[in-house]
Amino acid sequence: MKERQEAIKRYIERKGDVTLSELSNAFSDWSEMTIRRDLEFLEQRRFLIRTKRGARIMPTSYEVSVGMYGEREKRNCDLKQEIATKAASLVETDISMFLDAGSTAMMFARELPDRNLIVITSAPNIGIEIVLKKTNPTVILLGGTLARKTISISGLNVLDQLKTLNIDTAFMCASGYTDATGFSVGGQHECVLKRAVIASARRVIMMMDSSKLNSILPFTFARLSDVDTFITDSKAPESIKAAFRAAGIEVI
Amino acid sequence: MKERQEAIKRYIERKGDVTLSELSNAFSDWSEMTIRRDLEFLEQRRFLIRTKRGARIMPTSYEVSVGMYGEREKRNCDLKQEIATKAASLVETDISMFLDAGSTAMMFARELPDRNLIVITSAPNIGIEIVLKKTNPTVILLGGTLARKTISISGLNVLDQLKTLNIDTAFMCASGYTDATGFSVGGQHECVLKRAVIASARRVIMMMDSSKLNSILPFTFARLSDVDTFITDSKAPESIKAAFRAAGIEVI
DNA sequence: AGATGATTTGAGATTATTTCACAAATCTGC
DNA sequence: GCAGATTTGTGAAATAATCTCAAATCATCT
Repeated sequence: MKERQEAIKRYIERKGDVTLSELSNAFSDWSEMTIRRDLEFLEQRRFLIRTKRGARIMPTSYEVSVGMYGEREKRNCDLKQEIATKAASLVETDISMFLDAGSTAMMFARELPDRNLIVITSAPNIGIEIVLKKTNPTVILLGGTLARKTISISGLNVLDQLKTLNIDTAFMCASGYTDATGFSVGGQHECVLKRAVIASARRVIMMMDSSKLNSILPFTFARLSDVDTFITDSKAPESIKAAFRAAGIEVI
Repeated sequence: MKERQEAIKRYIERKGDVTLSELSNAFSDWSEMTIRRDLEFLEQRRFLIRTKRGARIMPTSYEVSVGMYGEREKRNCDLKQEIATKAASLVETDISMFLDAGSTAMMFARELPDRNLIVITSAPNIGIEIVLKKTNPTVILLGGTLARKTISISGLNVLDQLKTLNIDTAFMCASGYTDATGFSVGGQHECVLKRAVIASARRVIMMMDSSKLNSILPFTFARLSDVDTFITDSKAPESIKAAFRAAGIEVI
């Protein structure tokens, strides 16, 4: 990236939102056309978004919540949405629930009914989303080291924190499932946390879109017997749904 | 808000970012002009931002970080920026620092050098900002209940968590200061946390823009003697700076 | 240093988008 | 069912974004 582009980026980061004429005034050594091209360049790299007559800084958490894993995530957005809507209908008032990290969980958070309940989560972006968009739920964030890739908390004492909290229903996400390996994820820390949550929750609800079925990730955190309810989308093959039902799991 | 506007809002919330033609296709009962007006309406209410040929959902944490307390905050943006830049120059590599919640702290987080250091914070939005924009710092988030107004953590065991963490330098924000009352804030929970941090930090750096000098808030969390370094903007009156210096505080 | 090729830049023309003004349609309260 | 207020749609005017291409700049090699 060029020096000018860095400078424009910094300028916009400070101002928050600028017009093109303001920019071309501030950077009068270059033409409007050049600045326009730089904005396009910076937009492609997700540093900002261009608005009608200028640009605005790319707000941080949006990317995390919706586009974090790139286009693949966006493509399955409809599936996740379907799952999120179904899951939201299972939320009871006045309970304490755990909400996992992940983009499905974020969509679920958006669909969460605005009622009295306690949401415990390891994903600060999801906690913020809830606290800003809803007025009634209480959000409890676990503390610890914030992982860059997953925007979720892990650390030596998350397990201790969980011990002091009672979880009624746990809404969990998985990145992979096969009959042989069970539900798996890519990170070891996540795996440990998920296991602890599942062990302490009265009811475990697993949310997973059909694109993740039949894939294996390094760390298994749950078996079929750990799960009470399974929520997936309409594209999931009937065979898997039937197998889950046969294992005594409610499939929605 | 009308039903159509709610529907448009929901549609955009799900899609993330849409074009006007896409919207006018989805809401074909109304003309493009009407939808355009609805977008304008929704933009004013901060639900979305309009882009070149459409609109995009208003990303959650952006509001918190920049416009949270409304226009008043934006007006002092330059002052806070000045403070943030000064504060960033004081950051040492390979130390453990505490970073307070608040909009000045958020701007500081943006200016934070991308080096090896440990940032402990009670503000999840600030933690996310750092983790997404920088590659080197390690972020440790305190756990507990997430407060709606301040987007900061409080709770019974934050003090216990602090006991397990060693803080070298604490970068603190205050909402008010007078000679008689010391540094004060509006919330009781914040106050308790700030006190604990100040008690355990080797060096306390107070950041405060001049607009907050000579105002009093309910809870005092620090006196002059607790502070090692005071960072303010160029509009701060010399008399106060001189008084601070007389008290043995480094004023920047 | 000078030639060569690649990249970057700026001005104007072109195209697309947004705004504006006003008339038609719809809604509201009586 | 009527009068006033609000909302909506249409097309013209204004505004902004994109495209094209030639000039300028930069980098590389001899």
